[in-house]
Amino acid sequence: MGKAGTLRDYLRHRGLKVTHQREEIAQTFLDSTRHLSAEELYRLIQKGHPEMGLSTIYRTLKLLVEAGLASQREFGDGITRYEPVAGGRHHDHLICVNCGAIIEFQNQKIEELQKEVAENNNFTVLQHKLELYGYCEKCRRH
Amino acid sequence: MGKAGTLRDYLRHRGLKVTHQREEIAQTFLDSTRHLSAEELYRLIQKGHPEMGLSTIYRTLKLLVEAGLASQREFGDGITRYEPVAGGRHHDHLICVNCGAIIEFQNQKIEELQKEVAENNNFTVLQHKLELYGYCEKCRRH
DNA sequence: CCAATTTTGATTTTGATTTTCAATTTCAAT
DNA sequence: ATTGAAATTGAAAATCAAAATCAAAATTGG
Ligand SMILES: [Mn+2]
Ligand SMILES: [Mn+2]
Ligand SMILES: [Zn+2]
Ligand SMILES: [Zn+2]
Repeated sequence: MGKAGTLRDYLRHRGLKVTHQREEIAQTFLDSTRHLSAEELYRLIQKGHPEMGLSTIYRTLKLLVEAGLASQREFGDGITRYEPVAGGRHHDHLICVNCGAIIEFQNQKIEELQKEVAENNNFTVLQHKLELYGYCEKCRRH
Repeated sequence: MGKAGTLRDYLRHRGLKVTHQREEIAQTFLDSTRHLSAEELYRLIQKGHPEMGLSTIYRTLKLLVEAGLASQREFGDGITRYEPVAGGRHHDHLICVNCGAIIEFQNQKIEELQKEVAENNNFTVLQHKLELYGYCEKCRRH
C-alpha cells in the first residue's frame, strides 16, 4: 500500500515488469468513472484492445490496490468494485437499493468517533467500511 | 422483516409450512454463538440430525432474515455469516484481520451522525454497515 | 542478442450459494 | 383418520465471480 504515485513506480520498486497491458489498464482505470467492476473495466478496455484478457484485468486491479492507487469496494451485490484513490480524500457511501446509485460522503466527526471506539477496545484500525443502504432522492418517492 | 417473534409465527402469517427442519434450524441457530456461517450451522445441526440437507440450512437462514430474527453479515472473507437478532440491540463490529476475532460495539453518536448524513442527501436509510478492520488487542503486539 | 524471469490469455478450477426436481411432508377440508 | 393440493425436502447439478494453471510470449539487465 504505497502513497500516491504511478503503477509504473510501484512495479519498478517491486522488481515487477512494466507491460503494455498494465499501462493500458492503469490508464483506463484511473481516468474512468468511479466504482467499476473488473468486468466493466474489461469491456471498456476491449473497445481499444480486443486481445486483452480478463485475467489480466483481475491481476492488474490487485496490483493497483497493493500500490495504493485503487480501493476495493463491496456493496453487497456480490460484485467487487474498484475506484481510483488518486488524490481524492477518504469517503464513505450511500447506496440506493433500488437504482444502484452510489453517493459519496465524508464526515470527519464520524471518523473521529471511530478512532475513539477503536481505542476503547485496544484495537488498531487498518481500514473501515461505512455504508448506508436505502432509497436515493429519486427512488424514495416510490 | 417482521418485529421480534418466532419463525413459526412468521411462517403461519405468510402461509408457509412449519416443518421439523425449520424448527430445528431456528432453535439451534437462535441458541447459538453469534456470527455463524451456513456451513458452521450445518455442522452443528448434523450432530443431532445427520439427514439434514445443507440447502435447507440456506433456505431457512433466508427465512430467518426475512422474519427479522437474523441479520446477515459479510466481513470480507467471502463467507456470509448470520447472527440472531433476538432482543439484542443494534451494534457494529471490529474485525481482526489476523485472528478473525469479532468485537461488537455500539455508539449512539455515530448512529445519529449517520442519520444526519442521510438527511443532508435526501436519502432514506433502510440499513447500514459499519465495520472497522485491523488488529485486536491480542494481535496488535505482533 | 541472450537468457533468466515474469507475464499473458485461454482454459480450467474453485467454492459459496442457488436452482432443479422427484419424492416426501404439511395441513385444511372432508 | 383420509384425501389431495400445495409446499418442502435432500441430493445433485447449475451458477458465477474470482483464482489457478500452464505453455507461449514479453520484459529486462547484462
Ligand atoms: Mn467512492
Ligand atoms: Mn454481531
Ligand atoms: Zn435510487
Ligand atoms: Zn486478533
